[in-house]
Amino acid sequence: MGVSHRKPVTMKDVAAHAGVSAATVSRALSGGRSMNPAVRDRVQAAARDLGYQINLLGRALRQQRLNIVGLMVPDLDNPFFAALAEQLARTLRSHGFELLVSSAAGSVEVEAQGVQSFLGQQIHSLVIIPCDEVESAATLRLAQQRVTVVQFDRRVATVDVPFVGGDNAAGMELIAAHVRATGVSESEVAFFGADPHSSSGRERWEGFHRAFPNSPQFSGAFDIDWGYQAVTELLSRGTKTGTIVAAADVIALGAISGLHAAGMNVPGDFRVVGFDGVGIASFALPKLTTVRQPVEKMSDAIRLLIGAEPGSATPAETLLQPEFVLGESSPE
Amino acid sequence: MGVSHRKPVTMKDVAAHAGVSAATVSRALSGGRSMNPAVRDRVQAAARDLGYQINLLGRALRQQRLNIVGLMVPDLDNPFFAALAEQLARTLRSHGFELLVSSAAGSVEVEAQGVQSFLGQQIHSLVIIPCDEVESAATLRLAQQRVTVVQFDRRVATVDVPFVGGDNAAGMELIAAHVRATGVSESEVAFFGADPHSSSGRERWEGFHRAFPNSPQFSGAFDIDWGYQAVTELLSRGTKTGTIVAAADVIALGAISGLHAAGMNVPGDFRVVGFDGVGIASFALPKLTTVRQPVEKMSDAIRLLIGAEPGSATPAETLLQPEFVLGESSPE
DNA sequence: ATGAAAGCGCTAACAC
DNA sequence: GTGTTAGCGCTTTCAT
Repeated sequence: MGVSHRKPVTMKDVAAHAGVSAATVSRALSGGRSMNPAVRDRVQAAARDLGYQINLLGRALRQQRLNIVGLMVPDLDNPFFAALAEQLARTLRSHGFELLVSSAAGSVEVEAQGVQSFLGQQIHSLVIIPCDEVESAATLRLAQQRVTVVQFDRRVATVDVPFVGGDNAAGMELIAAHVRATGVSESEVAFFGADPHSSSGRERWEGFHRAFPNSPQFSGAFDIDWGYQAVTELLSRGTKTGTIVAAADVIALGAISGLHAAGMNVPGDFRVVGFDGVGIASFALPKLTTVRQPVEKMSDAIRLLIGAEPGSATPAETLLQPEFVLGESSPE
Repeated sequence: MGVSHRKPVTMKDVAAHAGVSAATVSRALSGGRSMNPAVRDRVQAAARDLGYQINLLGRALRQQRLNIVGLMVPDLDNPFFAALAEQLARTLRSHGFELLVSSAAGSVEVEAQGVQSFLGQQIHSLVIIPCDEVESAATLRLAQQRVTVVQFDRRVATVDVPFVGGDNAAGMELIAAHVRATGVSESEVAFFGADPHSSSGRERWEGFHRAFPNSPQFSGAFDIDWGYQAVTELLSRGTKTGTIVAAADVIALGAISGLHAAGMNVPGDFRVVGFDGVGIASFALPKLTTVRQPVEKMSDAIRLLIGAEPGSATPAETLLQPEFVLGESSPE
């Protein structure tokens, strides 16, 4: 093991090998300018012979931009964010962009550092799912001075950066309508909320609260452990039956797991409703009743913002409608 | 909307503002060289005043490398890969590296393109979960000519690139021992295999085959849909009961979902065993019996390889032992 | 301890 | 249609 690395082949090497100038190599390999086909072929052959690979740094330094879009996510362990990343990567790739993903590990400091690094690399634009609707503001402002920025799924309201995401209020209304249709009373519903410092966490909380102002509400994080733990809190109040509305599918999954561990049956004893409907979480058993975020439409909307001319008019907000999905965790 | 972007502040600007040369700015901001503290403070103040952010491309072009590690994964939707990415990002961050993730979307072509792009960006090193144990070879060879490369979780055997991953054979032995201990006969066990063109898919298949050479085996992909579909195939053979060993947790999850849809009970009618034990899939209900891959140890091993001097002796293979986890999908 | 100057690899303006 | 030249932002000799 321990192979030493070959000195990179540069354009100058290819130029010498093909008997032309570096500029001609550049044109032959990437330029769209007209040129002698014979020369072009000779250059391409030389590049192949020598195993030439372009140094994108050189190009980017000269052109003042790299054809790469950066995506900053709070946490890749959350399957909703992972699904967003995968979908966005595919959408952007089909439009000539490459996506690189960085995780903030749930920390605004790491988020800030990652964005700084993206900016330092002269990325074309930045898509960010902000960690915190207050503390991420500085990072967003900084980024916006340098590149096109799009907030995705979560937003910082105090900053003038376009947003693409699902309509959390509408999603909660769909859920509330379903819960009401099942005939449960307000006192029998509980909300397992997520991070209230994120806009999605807060908006879903508010949406629930608007529909069921007197129901118990618990606040935690966007992860499975919190759902499990929240069940413990709920059961310790002596609750033996009811409906649980979770702020995310992962929380719902944890809740179902916790209920199961406590000997409860879903949907027999408790009905559980999730939020997101994307990625592996919604496939758990019993299959989740949830609202599905339109991930493809979200990615398309982002692509439009990214592709737009800087300075051109773009919507400040693209709110997409979720779709109700009836599963088995909350049958009618 | 549509803010136009400020012209970036360069070192020259900072130098002029502080009344020093660009070289001094460089030393004051990043250099470890000794210098007049008063001058250093003045430069740092100037940088702050002007909102200077370093252009990493300029630095990298000069230094011939960027302090970034690239991770190429086959697919971020697979929660095992997402968990690996998240863990590796954390491990590397605590050792001064930054991790950027790119998804191959399951395609060797996209994989090749993504690796090319990483190399073009002069990344410090590349960690790759190869898509295909044959067709990814060229990409690996190419990458190894330029940077330190580590194969992760999956490997291409025909290439001399160090590998870090779980011991799939040992994992399958743990599973086989468990299945045997539950007293099921060979004819009652079925294997839901994954992509046979990946080393992990093949090795788990072989491990199962060694233990149960006469059991039925189905081959598909590393995703939930395949697990669901495989159940259909199994049931169409008239099977009414038995044990299903899946090559991955996501497949097991799909299988459980399919069994459920077909009116079957787990573990009553069918017992299901998974593989990976990491990320959200293993939390599904009924809680999966699986073998857990030691993701943290894997990340540490990778960090050691990446941090090693190029040319120094490093292990060609780091095989880590999975741990049996008894869940509820296959009780004794 | 600091400055001047060269140069990393590439492309775009300009000249021929 | 192709070569020459300049320069993107940074670091690193080499002088001073």
